Amino acid sequence: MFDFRLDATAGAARAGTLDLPHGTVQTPAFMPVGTHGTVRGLHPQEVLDAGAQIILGNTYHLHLRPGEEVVRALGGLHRFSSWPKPLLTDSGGFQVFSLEGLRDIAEHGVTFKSHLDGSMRTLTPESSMEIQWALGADVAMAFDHVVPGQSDRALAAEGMERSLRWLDRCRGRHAELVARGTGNGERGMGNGERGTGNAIPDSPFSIPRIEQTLWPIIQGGTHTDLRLRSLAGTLERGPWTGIAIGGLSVGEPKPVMHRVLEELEPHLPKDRPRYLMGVGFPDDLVEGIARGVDLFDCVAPTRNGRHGSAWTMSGRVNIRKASHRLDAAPLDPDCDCATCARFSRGYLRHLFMAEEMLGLRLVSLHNIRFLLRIGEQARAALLAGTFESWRREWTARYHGNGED
RNA sequence: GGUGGGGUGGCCGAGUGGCUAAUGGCAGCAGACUGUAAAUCUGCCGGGCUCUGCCCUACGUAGGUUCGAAUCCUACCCCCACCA
Repeated sequence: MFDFRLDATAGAARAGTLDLPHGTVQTPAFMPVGTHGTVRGLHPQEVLDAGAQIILGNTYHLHLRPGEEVVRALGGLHRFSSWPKPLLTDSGGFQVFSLEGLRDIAEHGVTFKSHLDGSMRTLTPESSMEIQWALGADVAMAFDHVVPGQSDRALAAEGMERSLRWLDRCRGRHAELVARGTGNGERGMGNGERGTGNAIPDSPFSIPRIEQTLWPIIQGGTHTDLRLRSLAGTLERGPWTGIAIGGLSVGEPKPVMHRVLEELEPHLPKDRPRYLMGVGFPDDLVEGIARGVDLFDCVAPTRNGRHGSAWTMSGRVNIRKASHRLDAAPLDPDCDCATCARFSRGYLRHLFMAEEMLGLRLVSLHNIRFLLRIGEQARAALLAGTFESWRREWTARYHGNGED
């Protein structure tokens, strides 16, 4: 379990296969974000049909609502949300960054003022592990301290060092949870099995056996030495079944992100999946894959989709524009998604103007498929030994059509 | 025919003497969004120019009062409601 093997490489780029309790992930792969246990707007079947192999959930959000005890009582996040494939939960570390102004960071942990009801909530490395354990994802993420991309050396060092200290605590608590196993000591329902559908919330049989691994997160901002120190410190604390790179795409220019990836890549274990957190846009995926990244996640496809912005190989399309009023063409004639298969731009525009929720769903679905397809195409090219030419052609087309 | 209400920028709709090229909303245009406090947010939105300002045109039409009018007065045109 949690094995990773390389299937092909081309320079730094890799195609791999990752075994997780709920299934196999063929990389490179994009992981749609499902913060509240749902990829916003989309039915799990639609996400599956779009080709997703693994999706995310969020510790902070699910802790606030409905509470991890509810998720656990209803069979864990997989069964709760009816997602049969692998799941990864983010630790709440990103909220340390994004909820600036609503949180207070201390060595012990982070105190958040709940954005829901104003109540004070504390997240620590230990509680993040416990929540993620209760949620039951295949992969739990370390609770880290993310700082803005333009942070100076001192702040970046502080976040990086703290993330390492917290990593020790995460690892310690996670190991205890793994050793203890399922809380009730009973045999749970096997992972991936479907429940009877009517298990009562407090039934021991509704509580699944959990098989979960923990991935650490490299920090250090844009500072080369800090990044390398973070990586070295992380590897000392290993072994790990996967390694994440965090704190990128948080305000720094893209070339800087590329540079950091290039500096880290030679030092990353070849036989472990690398996950670039929170990234990204279509070109970020291609650039990341070329620099040795295996896994990505990003809210952009669904958020931008809800905002009416669609990625296409001929540039970005804002579906609300009046110029699409009578447009019978699909969002992207080259796309094989369920939206492009049957809906015109004119209809999609109509849905947005009428504020019909289907519009948000359809464009989100298109964007999700657009990113998943990049992973599939890159993998196919890697296996075929044509990665560099594929990358060149993709980039020329994408950037040649107005995307920068 | 009578009485009352009303005609404001592409549309709806505030504004009843100077601070009004005129609040808002919609539509339109442009932009943002990267481990989701986001089906959200920002800017522009009469025309022209030698563009941190200036000049035109503008609140149904035509006159008038006033230093000054979308705002007050007169006439006319049109719309709505009710009564005949």
